[in-house]
Amino acid sequence: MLSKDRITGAALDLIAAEGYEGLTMSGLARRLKVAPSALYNHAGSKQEVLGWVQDHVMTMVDFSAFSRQPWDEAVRRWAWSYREVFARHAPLVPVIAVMPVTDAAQTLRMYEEVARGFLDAGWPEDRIVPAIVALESFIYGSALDVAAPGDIFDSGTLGDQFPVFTAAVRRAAAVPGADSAADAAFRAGLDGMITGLRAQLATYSS
Amino acid sequence: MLSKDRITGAALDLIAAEGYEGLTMSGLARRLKVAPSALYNHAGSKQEVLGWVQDHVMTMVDFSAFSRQPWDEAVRRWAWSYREVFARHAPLVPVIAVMPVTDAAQTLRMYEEVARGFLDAGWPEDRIVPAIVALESFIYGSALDVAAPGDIFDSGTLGDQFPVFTAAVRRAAAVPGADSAADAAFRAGLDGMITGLRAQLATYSS
DNA sequence: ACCTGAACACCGTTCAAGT
DNA sequence: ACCTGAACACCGTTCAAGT
Repeated sequence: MLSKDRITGAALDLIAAEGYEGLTMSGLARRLKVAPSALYNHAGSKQEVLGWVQDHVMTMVDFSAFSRQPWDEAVRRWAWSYREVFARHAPLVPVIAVMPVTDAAQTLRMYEEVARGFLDAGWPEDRIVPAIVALESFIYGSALDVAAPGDIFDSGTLGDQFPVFTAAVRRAAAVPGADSAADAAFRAGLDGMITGLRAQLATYSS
Repeated sequence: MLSKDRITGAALDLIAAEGYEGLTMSGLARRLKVAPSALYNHAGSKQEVLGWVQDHVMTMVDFSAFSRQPWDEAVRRWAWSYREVFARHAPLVPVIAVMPVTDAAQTLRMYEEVARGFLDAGWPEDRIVPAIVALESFIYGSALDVAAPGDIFDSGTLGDQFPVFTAAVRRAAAVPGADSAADAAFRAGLDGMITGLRAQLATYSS
């Protein structure tokens, strides 16, 4: 017998084995040894299956620091873990943005813990969700960026016309012992955003 | 005769008329009054056509403030414009992240001007690209967020199990005269990031 | 209630044949 | 060099028929 859990499990196996290009309704059915049409007795659409996958992938994000560490350090650890997980599941990013959280129990578990961390750190209740959404937007954008080829900023033959940018690209690549380009950008942006949010928090508590 | 420019123009018309779901190779061919296969004499793939569209869409982003305004104010205006444009072209976001900038002349024009703005503000050459990429990651993630339904954080029947988050969602929605949820998050995150980047800049110039 | 098998209405892309 | 027309190898989804 088919079920939400079996379908989700097979989808995750399939993604691990063949990537998201391999995740088709036929491929899923083959792995479950049923006809493709059988899936539609349990899922309304492929989009719904993707929702189940997304909720499971959320369980891989480590948000445990919120119960043990100061707010800013917890945000930092959570954000790095979050980005790493969704860099490996980049095709889910456009899906998440539109997918309502209703009945996505694992996703809600994470939000609950993160919101509690913000509240305990002194954030005003009405500023918590905007701050979380802002961090997530940065994390999702950065997860997509991880998939970018290393030479994405290569100006090619047009380089001469854009000297300042071309030089900046060269210099960024030449920093000795540096992170990858994506890691350097994520570090810079996350440090920036945490600093900025800390400044906002300070204005609220005064 | 078909050409890159005619195909790009027809693609933009088609997107304006029917959205990105309507942008198919057949639909494009119909609009150009040619057979679908004719397109492949000028574009190697649909992905390449999307690259042309993306480079054109970049011209709609207003980066003019970098030549007239202080760095932080210019970043703010650029980021709002950038997000607004790509909120209307959200399906391009996952495409951009992977698309090399080589031969995307309009995109390079923007980067050149933005990089110059950073350089003039005193940014060290090797920190400019990470800062721009971090801002773009936030902007792209936020552009996807604009498409989210307003009740995306509705916990449904599970609300009781997640009291802190549920309360925070309610409070965020209830702020009188507030921005939309997406705007509030973008404002919070952008203010935060600019504050944070300004702090980084201060450490460099000392 | 759940599954099969066949079908439908699409996709993007290829390629021989024409001009 | 550029275009047509037919075909290919897929998609996700529907639905009558079986159990």
